[in-house]
Amino acid sequence: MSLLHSVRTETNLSVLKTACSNCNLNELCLPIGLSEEEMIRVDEMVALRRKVRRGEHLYHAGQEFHAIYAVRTGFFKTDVLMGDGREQVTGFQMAGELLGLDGIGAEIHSCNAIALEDSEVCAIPFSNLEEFSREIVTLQQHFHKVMSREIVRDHGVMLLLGTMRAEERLAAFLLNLSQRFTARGYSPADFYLRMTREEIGSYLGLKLETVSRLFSRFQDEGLLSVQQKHIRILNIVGLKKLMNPARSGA
Amino acid sequence: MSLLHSVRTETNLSVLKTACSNCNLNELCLPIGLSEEEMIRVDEMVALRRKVRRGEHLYHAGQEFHAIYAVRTGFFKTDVLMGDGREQVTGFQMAGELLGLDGIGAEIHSCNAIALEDSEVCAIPFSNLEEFSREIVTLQQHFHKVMSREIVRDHGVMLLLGTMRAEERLAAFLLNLSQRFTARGYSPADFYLRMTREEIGSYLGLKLETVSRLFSRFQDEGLLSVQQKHIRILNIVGLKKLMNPARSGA
DNA sequence: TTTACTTGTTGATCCACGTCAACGCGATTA
DNA sequence: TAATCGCGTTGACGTGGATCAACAAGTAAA
Repeated sequence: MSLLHSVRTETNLSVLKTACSNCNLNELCLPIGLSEEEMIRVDEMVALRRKVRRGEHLYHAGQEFHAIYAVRTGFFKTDVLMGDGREQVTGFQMAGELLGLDGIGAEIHSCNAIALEDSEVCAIPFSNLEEFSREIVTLQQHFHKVMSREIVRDHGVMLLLGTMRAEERLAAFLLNLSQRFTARGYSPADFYLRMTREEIGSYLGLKLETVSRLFSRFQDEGLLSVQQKHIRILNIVGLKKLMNPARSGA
Repeated sequence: MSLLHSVRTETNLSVLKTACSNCNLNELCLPIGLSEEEMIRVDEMVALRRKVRRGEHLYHAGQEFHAIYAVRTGFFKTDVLMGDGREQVTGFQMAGELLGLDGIGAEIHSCNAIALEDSEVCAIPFSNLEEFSREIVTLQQHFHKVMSREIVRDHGVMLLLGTMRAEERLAAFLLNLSQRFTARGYSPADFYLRMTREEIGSYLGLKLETVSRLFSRFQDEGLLSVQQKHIRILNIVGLKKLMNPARSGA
C-alpha cells in the first residue's frame, strides 16, 4: 500500500506552470529564476497528485516517509498526540505551503497531517527532490531556505506559547492568518476559519472556551466581527497593539 | 568585521578526525560512511574555529548569516526577544549539536546564540556546506536529516509548552538533558546545569520561582537531589511517570 | 419536519501558576 | 570581614485561564 496512489499528472511544462502558479508564492514548488530546461526537470520531479477529503489524513505519525507534499488547494492541520490523548496542533497549512518535512530525519512521519477541507496536494518523492537539488543549485538553496523558515516559524510559536498571554496569542494568530491570506490574493480582513475553536485553542495552548470568550471580547471591543467561522477584522491596528503592548523603555 | 575571525585550523585529516571525534554522535560534523577521499573534502569544508567566552554571543538576531556552527565544547542557549524585553529561550545546545540553522531562510539570524560557559565551535561557511553536499550524497542526506530533526524537536517543545503542566515540563526537561548527557558518555543521573532557573523557566514557559519550587518538590518526593546547579536523578522511573501520567484508555 | 450530533457561547467557580516580597547563600571584590 | 551582587529559595497572596455545566445554533440525515 503506497502513500502515492493517485493519478500521474501531465508532465507538460505549461500544464505544470499553470497548475503551480498559485503556490509559487514563497515556497518550494517553483523557485524563481529557473531556466526553461530546469523547469522541465522540476516538472519531472513532482510525480503525483493526491486528493484528501475533509477529515482524512494525508499521513499519520509513525508512517514511513517517502515524499514532501505541497498544498495545491485546501487547508490542513498538523498535530502531535500524547499518550493520554492530549493534542498539540503544530501548524495550519494552506495553498503553497509544504507538509512532511518532519519525516526526513527519522524517515518516519512524526506528526499527523489532516485535511480541514477537501484538499489537493502535489507529492514530491523525497529521493527525487534530493537528486534534483544536487543538480539545480537554485532548487537546493530554495529547499534549504524553506526548511530554515519552518524552524524560524516554530521558534515564533514557542515565543507565543511560552511568553504571550491569551489575548496576545489570539491576536498574533489572526494577524498571521490575515497576512497569509493577503499573500495569496484574498482579503486581509475578511475570511473564514477552517478550523474549530478547539483546534485554534490547541495550537495556541488554550482551551476552546477561552478562545470563544476572546472572540466575543474582541468583538465587544470593536476589533473583530465574528459570526461562527466568519471573521472580519475591523481594527487591525488595535489587534497589533494587543500583540505588542506599548514598550516603556527605548 | 567578519563573524569568522578565528584562526584557520589544520586541514590535516587525522587532526580533524580527532578533533571532531566527540561531536560525530548524531549530528552534522562527520556523517558515518564517508570514504577517505570524502573525509578529506569535508575537512576542507570546515574552515574555522572560534572560541566564545561565557556570556558572549556567538551571533545576534539581525546579524548577517554566513555559517553554521557545530559546538565542539561548552554549552549554549538560543533565544528570541520580544519588543518589551520578554525572552523565550528556544533551545540549549551542547557538544556535537548545531547552531545557526535559523539564519538560512532569510540570510539573517533570527535568534541570539549565547555561550553559557566558555565554549568552542567549528564554523562551517554555509556556501561550502551547500557546495559539498551537492557532491557528497551522504553529507546532503545527513544535513537534511539534521534540519528535519530540529523541526521535530521544535514540535516537541510546542507540545510541552502547549499541553503539559509545570511538573511535566520540568520532568521532560531533565529527562531530555539526562538522555543527551548519556549519549555523550556522561552520567545519566548526575550532572551540573549550565543555565539559571530563569533560563530554564524561559525555556519551559514558567517563572523562575515555579522552577525553583518544583526542584524543591521533586527533592522532597525523593525524585532528585538538588544542590544549586548540581542535580542527581534518584528515581528516573518516577520522573518518567510524572511526564506521562497513567493513561486510562487503550 | 424531527432527531441527533457537532460546534460554539456564556456563566459560575476553582486552582495552578504568577506576582510580590523577604531572605539566604556563595562568589567576588575591597 | 564586610560589602556587594547574582542567584536561588520560600512564603503570602492574587489572578488568568481552566473546569464544569447549561444551553444555543448550525448541520446532516431521515
